[in-house]
Amino acid sequence: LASAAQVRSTAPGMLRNSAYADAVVQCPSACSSCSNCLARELSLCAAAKKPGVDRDQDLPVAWSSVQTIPARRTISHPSEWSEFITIICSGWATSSVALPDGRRQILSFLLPGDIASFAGLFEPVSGPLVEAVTDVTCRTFKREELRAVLLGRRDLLEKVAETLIEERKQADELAVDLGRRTADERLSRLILKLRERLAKRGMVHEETFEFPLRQWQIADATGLTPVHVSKVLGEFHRANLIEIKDRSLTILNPVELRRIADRCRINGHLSAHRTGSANIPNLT
Amino acid sequence: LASAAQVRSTAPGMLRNSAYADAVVQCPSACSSCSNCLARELSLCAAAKKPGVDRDQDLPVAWSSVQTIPARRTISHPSEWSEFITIICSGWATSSVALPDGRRQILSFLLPGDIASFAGLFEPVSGPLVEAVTDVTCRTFKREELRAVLLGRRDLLEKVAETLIEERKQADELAVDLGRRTADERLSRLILKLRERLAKRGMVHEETFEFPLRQWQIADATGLTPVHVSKVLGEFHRANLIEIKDRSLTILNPVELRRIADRCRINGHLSAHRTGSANIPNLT
DNA sequence: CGTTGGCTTGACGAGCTTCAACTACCGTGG
DNA sequence: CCACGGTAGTTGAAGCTCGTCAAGCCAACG
Repeated sequence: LASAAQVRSTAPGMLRNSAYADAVVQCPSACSSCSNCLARELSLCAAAKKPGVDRDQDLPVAWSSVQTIPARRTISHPSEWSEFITIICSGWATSSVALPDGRRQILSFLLPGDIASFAGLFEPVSGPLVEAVTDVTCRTFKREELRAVLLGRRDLLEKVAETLIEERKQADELAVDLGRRTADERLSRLILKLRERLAKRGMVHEETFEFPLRQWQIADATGLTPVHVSKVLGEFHRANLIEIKDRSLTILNPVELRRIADRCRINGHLSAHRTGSANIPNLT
Repeated sequence: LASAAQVRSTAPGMLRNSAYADAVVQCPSACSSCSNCLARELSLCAAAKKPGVDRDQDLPVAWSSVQTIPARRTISHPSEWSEFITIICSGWATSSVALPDGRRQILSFLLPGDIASFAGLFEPVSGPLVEAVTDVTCRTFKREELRAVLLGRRDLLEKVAETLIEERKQADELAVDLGRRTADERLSRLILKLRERLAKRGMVHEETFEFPLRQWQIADATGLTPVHVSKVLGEFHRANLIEIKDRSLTILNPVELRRIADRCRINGHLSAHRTGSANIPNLT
């Protein structure tokens, strides 16, 4: 019953409780980061025309609506095969996979301008679970229409391919982090990566930015437990590397944090068991 | 010096030691799995026309050559920004990322018909490191030409997008494996996944298939150490789940192996710390 | 004012790594 | 022919990282 209610509550037209904006292609004024938004890149966002580009006709995307999702609610569920593609306008969300026994892995944090589950555009894959971290406003496009538009225009299509490849690169980096890096490295890298992404959106001021994540969400993103996240973050704090207060994070010592993130164990025992084999063959 | 030699030795036209086939678009007879090959899907492979499709003109891909790479040699290196896209025709290869201190993560095993670093098609990213596991024969296409052809034909383009998305899904699954699964699960899943992929190529007979991987390669793919891989694989063997002999693997007990791969710790403590928060909000 | 969610801390233990020793299996070269 | 070195794999002992469990604190909230 619970899951059925979940699915239903996010289907457009079925919303009981959300602030449903007018169904016109128009950027909500709250959307401060349209400059980075994929919708803008793709010229889908009528309110945010690209300055350099002088196409007078807007793209023929008929159906698009803005809606608001409260914090911690499901935005899209893998079991529902939605006919909509969602773009985050404001707020944070997570894209995750849940195993039947409760373990879960967050694949990425979605920030304003990010698209939720681009994969859904082409294949009827059962996508990841998307959940709101904070209150989220987002725009939905009809999948078939968006797909038709994107496939029809070559410049947009290249943009799509680039986005797809960028996402893949991020996924690969995540795999390296989870497979081969320690807890300290994972956490410092997570913080620095979020800083970079937020900086691109102009959301970092003097090394301080909003940080609405709960520690169990950080744990799910880094493959650790909430307890261990607390301990490592506590160490970071005691070492005056970072400060977390009132849901915002300040990087006090960027240099040292970076050093931890990129640490190479100089006397690296890890490499010992294969250094020989990796280099020699190509010399013959 | 060593790495410079590496890079050079794989650049087409610079090969000193490989069996360089004629530079005609023609599938080498050794390529037993063209039926699964992306080149065939994309109608690039002149020797393997799709049965249902009756296009008489072949695609205008001018430059394509077949070459042979000995086992354990580098096929493409991230530091070289190659102007070629490679497709594996026969043999196994790895796609991996190496950290400066020697740690390394294998992102995927490339089997016959797989493309090496599709990402290179669009963005000048520094791709992953591709290395031959066994002797490998592969075909290379000129990047710019391939790109032009693919972007120009809508049906091919959709195929490309689908491939990109499938790859991404694999990357996500890898992240879940590395972040949230135990050694037993990772190893059993790796074996089963390889079985599936090989089965699609008709390379599995009575649950037996070629398995040329060294244990340190398995370790790099699963985020473990070679020592631990040996121990777990030893357990699998002692439990009569699998048998590895002469570089080929037999799954003796597929049911039990599958059970390990999908194990859900029934009394799942892992889920305790968040079951409450995950479900309740959407009921309000 | 109790409850709930979030965070911290400490004790303990499991899972995996590290190190080392030993076997086996090549292909090479004396 | 055997010695030799390099690669693979196995096994056991010790140790570290991180997970598990439990207790307690605090703030928000009904």
